[in-house]
Amino acid sequence: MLISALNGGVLVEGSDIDLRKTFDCGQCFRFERAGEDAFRGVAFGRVLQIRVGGDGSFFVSDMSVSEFSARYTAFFDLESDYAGMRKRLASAGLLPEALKNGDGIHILRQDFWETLCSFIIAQNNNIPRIRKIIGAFCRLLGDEIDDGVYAFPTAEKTAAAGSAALAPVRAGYRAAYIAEAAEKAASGALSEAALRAAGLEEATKALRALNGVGPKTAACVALFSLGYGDAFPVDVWMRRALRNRCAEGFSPRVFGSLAGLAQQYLFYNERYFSSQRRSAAPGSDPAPKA
DNA sequence: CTCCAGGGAGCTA
DNA sequence: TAGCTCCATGGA
Repeated sequence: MLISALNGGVLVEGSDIDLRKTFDCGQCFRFERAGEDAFRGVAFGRVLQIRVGGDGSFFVSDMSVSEFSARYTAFFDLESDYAGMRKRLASAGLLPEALKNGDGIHILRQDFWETLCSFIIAQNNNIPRIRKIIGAFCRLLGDEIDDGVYAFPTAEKTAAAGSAALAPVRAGYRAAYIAEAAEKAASGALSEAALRAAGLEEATKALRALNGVGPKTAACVALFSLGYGDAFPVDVWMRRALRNRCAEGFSPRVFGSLAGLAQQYLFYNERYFSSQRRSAAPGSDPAPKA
């Protein structure tokens, strides 16, 4: 993989990441298509305008190589050996069709507070509406970092606003959960560094101490932001996949530290390639019609 | 109208 | 531990 400066932006060549799948496998909610082979989104307080080229290359506008290397190499998880991980998952017996269909998915390393807040919002909700609520939340309390583009609100500002102020976001009963999580994150009672150091089991326990955070949300935060590759979020799609396509007595433990990646493959396969799926995703959905 | 959505809290037995 | 019901909201 090669990262170089080009026309005021950053050109990444020789990566195995498939951005379309990566942005659309349910792990992040703030990236969208911006025309053919282009995406726009916000991560770590920064607008990312991306054009996808051939041969695993993509171009990020208006960014220096040093900024990209400092933050976004990790965000896109560009340095992990996905080919090797896929081999290990295949040997461990992961459903071949899920492995095949999910080729190119990377697990993003997202901001801790944003991930926690986003997956609190996600509970008992569907993906289009999760995106809508998060968008409204960002417009309400986030800094405008470009014309009509808003950063994810900080925990401090969210805590200061309080749950009643979140009403226009239409998050329903989740508003109180958001406000409480914001207070704990802002006050330092909930420390990202401590959670990273604690190990998955203890981190999960600490996250679940928050009102509105159960096993699934805690697993998502652990996997998508804290770097616990062995976390395995189980949601309705995963139950469906486990019921329909996995052997009796299946346990994600067989995938060890790659359980989270296995989960993403199974999720993506079940949601977009299952003939038993209930409905296709909405029109903006960049996923293939299989 | 009912059912569902990348669930979780609170209660019961 | 397992199995309920309810929780705001909006789309199908």
